[in-house]
Amino acid sequence: MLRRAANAMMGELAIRLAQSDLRITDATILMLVEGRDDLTASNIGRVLDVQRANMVPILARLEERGLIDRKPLDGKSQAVVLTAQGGKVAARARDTVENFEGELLQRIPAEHRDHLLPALSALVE
Amino acid sequence: MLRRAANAMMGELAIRLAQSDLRITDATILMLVEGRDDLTASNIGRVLDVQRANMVPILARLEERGLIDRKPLDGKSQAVVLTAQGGKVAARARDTVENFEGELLQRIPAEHRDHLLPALSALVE
DNA sequence: TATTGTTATACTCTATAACTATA
DNA sequence: TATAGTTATAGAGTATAACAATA
Repeated sequence: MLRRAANAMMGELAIRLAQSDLRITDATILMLVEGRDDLTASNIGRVLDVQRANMVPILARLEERGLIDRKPLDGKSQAVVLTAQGGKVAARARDTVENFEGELLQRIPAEHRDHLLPALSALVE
Repeated sequence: MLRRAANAMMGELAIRLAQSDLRITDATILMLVEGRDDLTASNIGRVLDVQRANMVPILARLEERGLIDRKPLDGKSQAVVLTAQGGKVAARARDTVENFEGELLQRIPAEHRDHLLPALSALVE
């Protein structure tokens, strides 16, 4: 059920985010760097469970579209930061995701609703 | 959280099933045809959300290992059935999965435990 | 006409190893 | 020594189109 629910929900979310030409990982990255200027590619990869080697094409795509930029932190690290356009897209993505989450919670009978997140959190630890 | 929980749990389950040389999809198929002799490859694919074209290599692998066999249903359809050895492996897989599920539920605080499955079920519908 | 089983193929995602340069 | 960024590559998983044969 966990797998099926996650697959079904991610599928639905993917369709909604596709209207902003974003994949789920893209949207997650944009939302993660929103309002920050100190997160490196390796850093983001660790949070999202994506190997840093696999971050390269993902970030390259976002950079090509003018959504993100790089800001040197020192001689070897660089922060991933949103461009002005990236900020707009990130805000729209956040709206999409939060609306979707709200809808999902509404699908759950009231007596179970508040238990889902705590239960899932306990599993992840 | 839904995605992270599902990924983390499927990862753990994959490690345990690997000790029986099974992937999650393999185990799911074996458990699905356990005690039945009327499920075709297309049939299983629809249940598991796997295109029938992609069922071919999966079933071929299980057949090579002597875990499943084919039983003609009519001139064009054939049922996937367990061999004697397949029955043993299926039973072990079921044990592994059920033990794991029990452990997962134990990780959830008692007050949330009984709400997870109903909440997930509501999401899938 | 629709479905089964199959082949072939392409695309995405992921994992690993290796390399350079810097901390 | 460890880490950042990158390249190259291999393996899964998945999606699509097409075909012959049968329902």
